[in-house]
Amino acid sequence: MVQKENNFSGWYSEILKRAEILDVRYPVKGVYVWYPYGYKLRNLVYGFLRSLLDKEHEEVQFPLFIPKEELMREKEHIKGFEDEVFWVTKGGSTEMEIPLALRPTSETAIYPVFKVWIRSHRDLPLRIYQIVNTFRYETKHTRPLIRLREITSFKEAHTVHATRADAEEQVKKAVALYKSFFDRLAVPYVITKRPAWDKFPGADYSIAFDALMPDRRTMQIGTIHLLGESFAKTFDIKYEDKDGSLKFVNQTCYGISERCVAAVIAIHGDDHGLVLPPAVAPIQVVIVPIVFSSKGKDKGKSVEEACVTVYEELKRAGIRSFIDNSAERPGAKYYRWEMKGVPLRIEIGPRDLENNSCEFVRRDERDQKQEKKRIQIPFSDVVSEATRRLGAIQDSIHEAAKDALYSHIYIYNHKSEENMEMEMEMGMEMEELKRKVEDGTGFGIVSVFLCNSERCGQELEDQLGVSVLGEQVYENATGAETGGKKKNKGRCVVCRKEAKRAYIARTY
RNA sequence: GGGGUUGUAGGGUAGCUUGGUCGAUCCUUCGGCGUUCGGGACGCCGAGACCUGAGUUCAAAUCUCAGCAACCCCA
Repeated sequence: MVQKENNFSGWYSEILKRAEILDVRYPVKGVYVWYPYGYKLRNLVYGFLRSLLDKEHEEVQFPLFIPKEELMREKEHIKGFEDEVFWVTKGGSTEMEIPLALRPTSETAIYPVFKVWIRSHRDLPLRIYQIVNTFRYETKHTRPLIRLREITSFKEAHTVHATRADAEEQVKKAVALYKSFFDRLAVPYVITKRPAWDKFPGADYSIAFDALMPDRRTMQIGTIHLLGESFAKTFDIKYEDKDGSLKFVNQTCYGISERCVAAVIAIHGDDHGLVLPPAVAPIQVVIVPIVFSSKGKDKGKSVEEACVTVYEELKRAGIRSFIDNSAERPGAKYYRWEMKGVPLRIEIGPRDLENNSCEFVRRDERDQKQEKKRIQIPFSDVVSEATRRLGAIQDSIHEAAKDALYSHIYIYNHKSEENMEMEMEMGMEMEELKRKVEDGTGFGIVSVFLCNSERCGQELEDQLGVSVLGEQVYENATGAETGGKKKNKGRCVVCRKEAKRAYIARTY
């Protein structure tokens, strides 16, 4: 097994294969095959996302094809996507009169239909979502689950409101929804408002969730866009208000892709394989019978019976469990299920039967000799103890992941007001910032003062080889930060004008 | 966007510089049989590969070109 610490990208591709998440051997660039185990994980993750959305949204499905004219209607929008659209231009051997785009995202598929659906203020708010595949002709390096030509699991929600205030309210709700989603995955995040030059094409503004990957780059794992009236104007989506006047609707949209699965894998996994949060682990408890033993084969049958009893009890309690009855030796089984990230293992052998107990082993714990701690649990307490420990594992890996994020956020402050001019003259700030964002310094995300201008943003991006994530919003999302005492007023590190704080990081 | 490296059984590799010894190495995997079994068991038997296409040549895994694919670095 490749080590995670120094070779994340090697570790990542190896684990996808060995834990049977994705098969990368499909002979087309940027598209991959979900293995059964990986797909179960995906379905549990998306099942939870669905349950969150279903409270206030309705699931729909729109077509994959988008006619050329519709896709081209929103000028700013298409400018953001035109280089990465796949086109269907032939039906059989006949050239098509109207080329069809494979959706890169579905605004232009959905909004012409919204125009038909929405007539009165009574039709609002309208909130729908779909989980579909989308296509982007990526020319740079594709990466499984992270940069794909076919995104297989794009959850996109689209909402329509009477007023801008309602739409902004929806943005807040979406942020709250995404928070509960990523909290459940035990994936910590920073939430920022993307700089104006980096917003979703056609949006008024974009809010983004970023996670910190083990190589100290951030990965965008969710976005929320306030579209305002721009698409409404393009697609002529109007409603009749109470007073009889016709008004343009206000819209939002927000999306999450299988990058959320990549984040779970990358953030929690270790050198022994996956570590899955119990909430989404396809198998939460694996039971390993120690069937044959020096103590005699006659015990074999009662061991099996004990395993089945435990399994039935766990199952009745709603815990996803599995008995590994295969012919392999116990050690081989331990390695396999550790690779697959099963949170809790229960071993039952003849020795345990004599004590009327079994042994629990947590996936997320290992002592200093890298050996697993075994805990004796009486048969009578199996369900309650398993439930309790699964909860503890969920919390514990979440805390560990939060620590990993917070300890890699560096709050940069000007040394002092007096010396600031001089420091800037000498380029000292840039030098220090460079060190902070580079590999090996221990920091991934740096908070600096940066003004809103695109020029300063680009300048900083070019000099440091980073991206500007944007101003942190919904502050409570990330809790405590380390790395320095935070001043809230300062001057832009590039142009020295008054500026707010912004996060910068190297990104995926 | 620019540059580089690579492609040999399901996975990982040797062979390529200097074309012929390749009827292609080793590990793993897979199938059969037997002995085993509290942290990756062992023995025996068997299965499985030169990315695709064109070219050079008496002869190509090996050299050339193109395509496809993967990885890495820079912007």
